[in-house]
Amino acid sequence: MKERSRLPEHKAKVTLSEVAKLADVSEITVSRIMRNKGPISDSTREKVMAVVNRLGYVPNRIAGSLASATSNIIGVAIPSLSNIVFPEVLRGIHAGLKGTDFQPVVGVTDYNIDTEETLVRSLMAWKPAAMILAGFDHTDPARQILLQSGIRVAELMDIDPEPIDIAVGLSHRSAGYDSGRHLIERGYRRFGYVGHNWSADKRAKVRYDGLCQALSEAGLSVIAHSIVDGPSSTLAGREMTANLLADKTAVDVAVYSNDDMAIGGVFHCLGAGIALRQKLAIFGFNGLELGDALPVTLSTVRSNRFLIGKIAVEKILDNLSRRPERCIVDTG
Amino acid sequence: MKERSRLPEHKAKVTLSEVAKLADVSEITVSRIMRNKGPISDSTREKVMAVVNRLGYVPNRIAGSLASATSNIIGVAIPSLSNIVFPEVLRGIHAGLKGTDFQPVVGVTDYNIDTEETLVRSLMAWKPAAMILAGFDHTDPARQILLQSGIRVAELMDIDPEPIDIAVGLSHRSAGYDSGRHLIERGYRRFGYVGHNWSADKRAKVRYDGLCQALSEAGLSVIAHSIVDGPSSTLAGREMTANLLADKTAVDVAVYSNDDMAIGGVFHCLGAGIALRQKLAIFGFNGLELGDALPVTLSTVRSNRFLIGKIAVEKILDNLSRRPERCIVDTG
DNA sequence: AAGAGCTATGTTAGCGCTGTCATTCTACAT
DNA sequence: ATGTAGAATGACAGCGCTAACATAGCTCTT
Repeated sequence: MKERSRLPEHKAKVTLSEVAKLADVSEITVSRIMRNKGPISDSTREKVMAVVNRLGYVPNRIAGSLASATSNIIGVAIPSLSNIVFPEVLRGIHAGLKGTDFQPVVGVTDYNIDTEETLVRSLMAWKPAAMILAGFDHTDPARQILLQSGIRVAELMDIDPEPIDIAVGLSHRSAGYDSGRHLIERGYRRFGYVGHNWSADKRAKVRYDGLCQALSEAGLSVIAHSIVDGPSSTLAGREMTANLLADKTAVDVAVYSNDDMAIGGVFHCLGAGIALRQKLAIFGFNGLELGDALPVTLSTVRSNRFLIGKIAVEKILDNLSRRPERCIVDTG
Repeated sequence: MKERSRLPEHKAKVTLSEVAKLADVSEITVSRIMRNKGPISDSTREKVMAVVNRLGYVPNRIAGSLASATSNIIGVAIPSLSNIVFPEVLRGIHAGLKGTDFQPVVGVTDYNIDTEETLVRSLMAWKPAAMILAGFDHTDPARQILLQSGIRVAELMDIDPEPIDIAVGLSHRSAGYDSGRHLIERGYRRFGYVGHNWSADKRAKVRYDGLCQALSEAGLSVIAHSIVDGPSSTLAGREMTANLLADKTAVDVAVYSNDDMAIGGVFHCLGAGIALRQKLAIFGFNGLELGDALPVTLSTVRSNRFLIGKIAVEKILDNLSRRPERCIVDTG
């Protein structure tokens, strides 16, 4: 028994040089044909492509990237896939990437900046053409690595702090502030707040702060809170709304930490026969598509996550090498 | 103005050999330390790690993969990110991959098998450790490439046809059939169907076929249809339900192509004051989490997409090299 | 006729790492 | 002493491809 056979010989992998040999041209010619680069006569191209198809040759981009020191990878680090928000951002990213031959490599951080650091390292190891992250909350080493890499780095969702390179999103502080102003103008005075755990979602907190600022400027404040100790969900929104209303403090408007929660609130009112808008106004955040189909239209701030992802990619592709000036896009 | 400076020279990239030189050891030693492989004395390890941290060295996995002919990439080709289904599958995949250092590379096919083929080629070019696809509907070349690659290939969602290697999912035919049986037993007789465009979603059609089979065995049939010419959405579900009920043929149960559509139906009834279950029963497919929070519980088949993704990964990791026997997992 | 300016192809030298096979240096048994 | 196993390290030769620079063979100038 030969111990030596390490390869599953039945399918010897096809390499460039093999194709070249059989087509009786040099390797570089095959390489050029595979990449549509440089001038190639039709006859050679046909001759080579015939061999390529016969052998089922698939170029090895690992070798290619190493040789050319460029990759078509875009690293993406998002906090979660459970929330509807990030799949939509992803969708935007894919939409923006369509037609290019960049490939996103996605990792999930679970809202944990140490996990994010590990992820950033492991993504950077693939020498991506660019990186896309959510938020601004990174470990120092992670920020350092990104800064030094020289590649484009887009930070999404938020535009309040100073970005590493590109920021695409909206100001959560203003979003909160503006919704406060909006509701005050509409005549609401007795504010309730239904929220979820802030430690996992700093942006929700910033929105809340913005809201409070608007209220305090008008001499008002949030008079009742109902905050679930866990992540946001429609179900939690429903329960917390019940909670809020069970309170002795009567409110005439409930502001939610996001639309998931807000929709839960709508469901509660629907179930409990509470007249929306007259008896209680509901105000969400995020613009879930679902809201449009609800029996009653939901007031909300549209965050347009799809656009955030798409614009981020466009900004990146716009100029693949880092520019000195930072770039901030407000999708609000 | 020097046009020549292509490199942002301020950050010469750090390589293994540089670390080796500064730490005064050979490259292979550094390599071994970075990969925790082979015996290394504590003193050398510390010495080297100090340099690694000082320089901010990040190993280049492209070079590593080329040299070792192995990659930690898992190629994932899904039809869409718009539908809530696939993000959840993705979530399952990520969950399964957690703790390993495999990285998923995701591409979207837009339900188009030619796009899928292109995607498969481009993913295979990264010599992934495994591939995960949705469905069984591939072009011949794509199937060929996957078959010959020798890597593990998981096909998700469906288990009716013969897989290339691994199949994880449920039988859509039985799902349709079972829901038919279930509703017949509950005493419903006048079936309406609300659906969306089948050409983009073959599995919805198979479910419908299963339903029809159950009905015809009971001497029944679907007596009214309302099918939107486009993808599924909650809004479409709402409109098509209105449509269905406007028809002269009265139905006592509406079966939906999926839960998105079904929820739209619930909203319509809620809005139009139609008593659910008494006047009209609504039956969906997919088990969206949202359904739980609805004012009225939705009857549905739970497809557990998260599990499908997770199990697929587990099966793959179970044994990284292709086994002769096919593997089919029913998550029904 | 000698060049200039193309197009089409080839030669050479790595990219940054890791597998493989040494080699050196202990420690411990014979 | 002599051997022998193991631990710690190193030398070397690529992995499969591409950038950069030739080199031919043309057609067109002047």
